[in-house]
Amino acid sequence: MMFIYETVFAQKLTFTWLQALKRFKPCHINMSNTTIKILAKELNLSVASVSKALRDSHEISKETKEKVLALARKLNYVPNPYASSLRKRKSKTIAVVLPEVADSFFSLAINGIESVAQDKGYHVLIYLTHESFAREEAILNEFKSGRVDGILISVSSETNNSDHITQVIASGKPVVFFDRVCDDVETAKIITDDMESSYKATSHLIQNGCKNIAYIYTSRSLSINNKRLEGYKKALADHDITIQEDLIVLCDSNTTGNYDIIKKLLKKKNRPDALIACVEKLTTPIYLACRDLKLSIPGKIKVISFTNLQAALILSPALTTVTQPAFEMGKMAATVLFKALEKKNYSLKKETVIIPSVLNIRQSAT
Amino acid sequence: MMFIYETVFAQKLTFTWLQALKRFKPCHINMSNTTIKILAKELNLSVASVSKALRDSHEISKETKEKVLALARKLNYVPNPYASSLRKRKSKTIAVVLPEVADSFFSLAINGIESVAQDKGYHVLIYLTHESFAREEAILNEFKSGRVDGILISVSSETNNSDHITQVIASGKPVVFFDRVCDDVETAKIITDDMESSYKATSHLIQNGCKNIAYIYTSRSLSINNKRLEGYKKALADHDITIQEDLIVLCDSNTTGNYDIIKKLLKKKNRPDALIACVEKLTTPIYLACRDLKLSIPGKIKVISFTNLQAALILSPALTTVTQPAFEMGKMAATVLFKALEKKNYSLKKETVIIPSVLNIRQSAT
DNA sequence: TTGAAAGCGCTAACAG
DNA sequence: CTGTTAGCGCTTTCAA
Repeated sequence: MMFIYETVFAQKLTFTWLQALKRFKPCHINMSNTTIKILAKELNLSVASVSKALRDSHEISKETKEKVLALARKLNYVPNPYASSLRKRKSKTIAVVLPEVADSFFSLAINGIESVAQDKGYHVLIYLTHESFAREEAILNEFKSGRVDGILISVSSETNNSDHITQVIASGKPVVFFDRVCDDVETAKIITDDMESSYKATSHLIQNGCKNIAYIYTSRSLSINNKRLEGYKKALADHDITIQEDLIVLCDSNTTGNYDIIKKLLKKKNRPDALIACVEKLTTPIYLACRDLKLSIPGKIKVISFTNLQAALILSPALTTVTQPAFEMGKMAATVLFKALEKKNYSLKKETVIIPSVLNIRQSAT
Repeated sequence: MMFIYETVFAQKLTFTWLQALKRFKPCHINMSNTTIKILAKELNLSVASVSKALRDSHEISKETKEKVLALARKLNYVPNPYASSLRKRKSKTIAVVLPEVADSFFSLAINGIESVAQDKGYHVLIYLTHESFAREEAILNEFKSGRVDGILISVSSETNNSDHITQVIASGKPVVFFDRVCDDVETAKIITDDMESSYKATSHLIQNGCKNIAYIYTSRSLSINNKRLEGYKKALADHDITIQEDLIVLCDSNTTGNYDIIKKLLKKKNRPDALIACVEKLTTPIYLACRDLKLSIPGKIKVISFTNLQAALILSPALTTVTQPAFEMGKMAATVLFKALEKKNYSLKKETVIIPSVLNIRQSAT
């Protein structure tokens, strides 16, 4: 027959085939899940032996192991993780605490984290603070229980006190910071070279003739912002350019207001001839404000953003970015956490890993 | 003194202040967490009474409740979730299974899901399939245990068999699909109007004079792709345009190859005068290929993408998009799941919610 | 209003 | 090699 390649029919064929399959291989799943006890009774063994057989213990004969495994498969046995967690006092799960996820940095970081967690057979709980300190505290407080074995965190922009974190560490849970760290907490930190990359970005603008470089940021307390600000200031100083405090502008985390703030900045009498956005989400309002004020990029004003957006390549004009090693940072953070989880007495105190960012020079700052 | 406003010094002052604070409010946290037993012993009560007091049971006197709560706070008691899960046979956690997270749709959806989960006091486990069916199967299989109370899933692009999902449902766990569904599974589905929005997008191109409209997609088995394809075909048919099968191009999920595939498409003798990308990640290779082939958008070729990228506004030229209600879909999916979790005997079978997408017409298709 | 006891499902000593 | 026993921390009858 000819029509079997036609999409709709092909689909229909697949479905009937599936249904036929099911008739021969009926669903054995029962609402009440199989437990070790059931397996034990069925095989006339003790629960202990079954438990050991399932974990492939050396003190169980090959034959019983096979019998157990066979029945387990047949009855679709899946161990109850909470019973085992309760007993073993470890949960095989880690928590990832993030300000938000609608940001390419954090998305990529999650990918990195999840990839190593899946490798290690760990589960990943995700918590979003939405940049709220109160939520962060509430979330962290929960971790004093045994819900997770370790925590990966990038703090909220409101966070300027770290008691909630030191408390969790004191309760015996390893904590690894990534990207947004608390400087005063002694634990592993996976960061990028914020100061240096900001210095490079600023210097690049200066070398391309900019004198009035504005720096736009979103949080006074975030250490990464301060380090980037420091790099910016140092670059200006090193090139004998006076720092103009009114060109260092705080935006809010709320996106809608930023357009107006930036527009106002661009209407100043000492109008900046360059902008450095230290956060991804400032990019869109910047481009829009420049367009609406008919300030051509890079002609009238040059722009550099800290962002991991792939679309930077196809913006109008292509955006010069400081790209953070997001995936690698996530991966490294998880790797370091697992080191602490697997090796006893492994100290995270001195672990600080710096993975450099990359300055991608494109049209917007040329 | 004048220097207290200088950043570095201000920071140092903060630190010593914090340290001073700690000296007065020392950390009471002990490595061995407080349990109900400890509280009971300390107060000369039974564990049962303490448990009830903590859950604010009516059968406990006001005074004992207060005593218990006071001590619990003092000793920083946090209940062990796994003990309670084991006993109550519910975990207060849900699973979110996604193909990936580096896509603005899924990022936004997670935000929606997490916001309602946090409201309900639930925890969110995240799992990425990386578009692999085998991983999806392995992940779903785990859910037959009590690890989660319910599942939210957007299937991988490889998924063309749904046994792993029906098995989980058969094991008693509610499952809600969002966006990428399995049509043959009878459970709640939160989707958007893929067919209609694709129809609208295609019609828009036709109305703007396009005759050779190419459709680019990434998976043959995904129902959303098929529905979008259907909308595309229907629009062509309704406008008496012949469907050219060689303008319907399958890309791979791997990003690097797509640039070449698109370039090849754009070099055909019947070169398309418009492209519809049914996946966000195809946008960048399309723009790059057009740029490199000196095909101006929208002059020589018009482009529409299915994407939630905010940066669509500032691309060169601004991108016409079909924007899915990502946040709302995530939120709705979670809401429906919690309905099933909270109400007994609530059937998900008939729950299908369609939230329409929006066609944002911009320069790239004008 | 409080307490004793049983047990969720699994693991880990320790015996046999 | 296999089984017995004793919990992990919490909830929930049922009895006092």
